[in-house]
Amino acid sequence: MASSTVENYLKQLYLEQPASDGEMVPMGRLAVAMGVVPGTATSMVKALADSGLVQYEPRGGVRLTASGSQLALHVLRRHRLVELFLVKVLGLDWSVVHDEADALEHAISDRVLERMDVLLGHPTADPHGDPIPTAEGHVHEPHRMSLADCALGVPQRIARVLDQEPEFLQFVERQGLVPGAIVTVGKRESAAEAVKILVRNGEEVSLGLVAAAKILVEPPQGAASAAAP
Amino acid sequence: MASSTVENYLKQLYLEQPASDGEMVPMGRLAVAMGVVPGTATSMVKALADSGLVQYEPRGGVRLTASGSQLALHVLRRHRLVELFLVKVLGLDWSVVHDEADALEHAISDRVLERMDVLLGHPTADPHGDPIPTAEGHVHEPHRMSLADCALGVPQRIARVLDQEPEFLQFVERQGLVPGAIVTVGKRESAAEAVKILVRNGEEVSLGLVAAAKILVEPPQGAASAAAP
DNA sequence: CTTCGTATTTTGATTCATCAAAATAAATCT
DNA sequence: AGATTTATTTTGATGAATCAAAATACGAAG
Repeated sequence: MASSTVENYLKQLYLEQPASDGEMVPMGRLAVAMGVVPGTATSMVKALADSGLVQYEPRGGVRLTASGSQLALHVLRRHRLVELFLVKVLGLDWSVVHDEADALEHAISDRVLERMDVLLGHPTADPHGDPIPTAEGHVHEPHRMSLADCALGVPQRIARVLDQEPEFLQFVERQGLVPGAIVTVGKRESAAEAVKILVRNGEEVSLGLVAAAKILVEPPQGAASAAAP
Repeated sequence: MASSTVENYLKQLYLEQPASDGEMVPMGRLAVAMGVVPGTATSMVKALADSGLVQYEPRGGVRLTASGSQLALHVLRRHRLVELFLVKVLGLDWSVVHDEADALEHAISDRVLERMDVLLGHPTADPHGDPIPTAEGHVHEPHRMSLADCALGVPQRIARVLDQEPEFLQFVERQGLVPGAIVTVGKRESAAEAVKILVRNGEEVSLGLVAAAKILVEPPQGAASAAAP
């Protein structure tokens, strides 16, 4: 059995790994992501490499192996299914479920997870629009534009929010920019680094480019995605 | 924050402690209950004593302090609420929820627990009939007879099953001896160490005295107790 | 009261995950 | 190239939880 620590390292590596291209994650980035000093990451990664879960090249970085990815995806599946469960069944706010799921994802058995999956109707995305890997470890991450680079004047459906900070999520919710909402980007002021968003209810929201880039959109004709919080 | 290990020691001590009289639990019993060698129990208990969670008398044994009991009861509350949740909401079999809850009880936040409690309607007993402590740490453990010592020929309602072994629980379920069921003890053969039970549906079940002692009953006029599995 | 046996405690090691700080390699900048 | 900065790895230590095995205390039995 992989310890919680091992599961967390693998999950984090998966999230840091730019797409599934063969790029290596530098040690420094992993250490920061895990909140440990660099030396800790090095020794941990060596252990992971001995277990065949990652490939490690000294001073080159680290990359998940096939079995490492597999395990990471199972952890991610647990995490995201739990998030959705907490929102849909227990009625928690979507801004807090990330932290709750971080604790629960290591304690949930396959048996329990399976029941949650059935109860939720085999969902494909969590409350933030992040895709839920299948039990077999497959994920589909569609290529998406964000509010920072999508077409202007065309209605867009919000598909995913790439930030788990409760403060950001609460702000996003207050502005009605939750997954499923239809919005239009009115104008981009590159000088001001700001984007003007027209929300369906007539409101107008201004977003910095950094924030706008965290909100991914899709054409509204596509099937509805995540559960609105 | 108390580690999972600490929580487990406290929970186990609470369960070993004969009622709430001031008796001390001998180290050996604790070690067996925790599945560790005696020396481990000793050093752990010393640490617990330093944190003020138990009172430890070398060669005398160990006893929970007020704050230790409080913490133990919170763990027990999590454990039992989770058990009921798994049965009622996720539809798991009552014979497996004990082990699932052992893992989950350390990962569930007060926030999540509170939602479960509300969703379940502030239940007072888990699927085995074990009482659920309140959030304030109070439990009521009524004084009950068992099938091994209750009156003969009088209908009894099964209130609680004192064994978490899946095998035993599955047997109990097959025989219809689940909490809530009404049964009558027909005869006790002290020589054969056996008890003859008449189940409501006309069936007749024979139980060894040891098994019978694990099934607690109450007078049927009392309010219905646990949720039947 | 001495001896025996069992329960308990001590002692010394081990594993996991971590940090602090020193050592080293690689990259960057004159 | 030579010097300096930055990233990474090593090394040595620490705390939590554990085990194996030796040492010790206690109660019971002769």
